[in-house]
Amino acid sequence: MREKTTKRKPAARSYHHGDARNALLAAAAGLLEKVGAAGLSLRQVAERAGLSRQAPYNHFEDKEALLAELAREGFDRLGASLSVGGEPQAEMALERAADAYIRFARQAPALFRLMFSRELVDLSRFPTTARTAASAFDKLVQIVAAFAPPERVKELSLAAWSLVHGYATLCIETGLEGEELRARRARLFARIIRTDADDKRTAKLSPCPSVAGGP
Amino acid sequence: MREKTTKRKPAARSYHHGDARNALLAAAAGLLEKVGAAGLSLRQVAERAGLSRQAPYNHFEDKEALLAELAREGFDRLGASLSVGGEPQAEMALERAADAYIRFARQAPALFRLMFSRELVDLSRFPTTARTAASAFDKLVQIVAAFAPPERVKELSLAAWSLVHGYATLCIETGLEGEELRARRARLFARIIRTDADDKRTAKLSPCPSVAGGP
DNA sequence: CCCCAAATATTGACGGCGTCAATATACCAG
DNA sequence: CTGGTATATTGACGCCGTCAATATTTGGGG
Repeated sequence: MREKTTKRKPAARSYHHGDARNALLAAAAGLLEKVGAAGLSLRQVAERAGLSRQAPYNHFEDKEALLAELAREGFDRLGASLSVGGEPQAEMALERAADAYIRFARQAPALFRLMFSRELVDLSRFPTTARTAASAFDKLVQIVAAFAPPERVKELSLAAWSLVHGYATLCIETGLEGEELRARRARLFARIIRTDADDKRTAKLSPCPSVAGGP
Repeated sequence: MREKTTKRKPAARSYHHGDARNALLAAAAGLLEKVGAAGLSLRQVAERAGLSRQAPYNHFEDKEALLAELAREGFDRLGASLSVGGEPQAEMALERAADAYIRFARQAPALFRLMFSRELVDLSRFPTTARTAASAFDKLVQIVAAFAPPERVKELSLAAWSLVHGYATLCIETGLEGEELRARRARLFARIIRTDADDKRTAKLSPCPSVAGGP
């Protein structure tokens, strides 16, 4: 049913106003931070986009598919924010990435939750979103690889990700700390990872296997 | 219409069968891991407890209140698991706490999500649950205080919590790693925190203010 | 140019949800 | 026994996701 004997749409744009899909995504993104991912309803999204109740089903298989697309955009933005600027000194790269990660979660907490909520969107159904997520994580791995001994890159990037993700999550979910501590925490976390990477005692330990493939 | 004029079990406390509240909580806890916190409906809970659809409202103000009570029980169990056994050597305490934390999240992922999901239960509405959560976190602070210099206890316990919480969250939300790596990761995380606590370079830094009150 | 198959859009309907209102029942104090 | 109160049930409302049927728009081939 996808393509037949003839050519398809003139590519870029769609039939009517061509905009429906983007209008729905924009409406959903706007509503998301107001009502939360759980409270977001397709009917509100459609109305806000000026379309009928059933319009989302012309462009997305179901509600979860629309949420998955929002999540994909989120991972795209997050990944981009982790690698801004060159890498003048690998020194600061980790700290800046941590800061960007925390900032992202604070600026769009509902989107951040959505991106990491298996109950709301099961990434095994949406490989494109899953790949975008993996690519964002890979940015972090590269940053760690710039200073860590090769055999410790996996566990150290795992620890770095856990540390920053845990802090961001706890901040938005429990109100743990205020935004004003973001820079300080980013510095602390980066230093913790660096300190462990430089530690001589641990160098000879951990033959440690793999991190195994993500989602 | 259930049964008529005969008497009920006098039971412990309440009037009819006295057990309705606990039956509802048990039913909810059982369903939680099957359908997830978002998918859990009060109507299913009531039916599973053998009660009418409206029964939950006799014992809980609304759905969120029932979820908050489930979360409280969860924080109670989590807190208890963090302080099992004496503290023979503060050496192992952090590693064992990390292991217990990860194990908890893996054994009851839906409950774990619920406990840390502001969208599902807003702890500012439920101070009892909030206090139980704070008490669990305090266990971690005490463990860190056993080996860290006093002026670094706050930031190091914050880092330890973030590290372990982030790892546990990523595991259950993204299928990052399998259960078989739990013990190894707990050791890694404990070592990272200890290494930073022992690091001489960082000792003179960080005049660092407070962590500020939790939720 | 016109008309048609396909893509897109809308309305109706169904079952499930949380929760309010009204009602019925069981318990204990007096 | 009686009355008041805590508990339990049923009915109703509006919102939800989604299926089915229908209407409308579109671009391309006669």
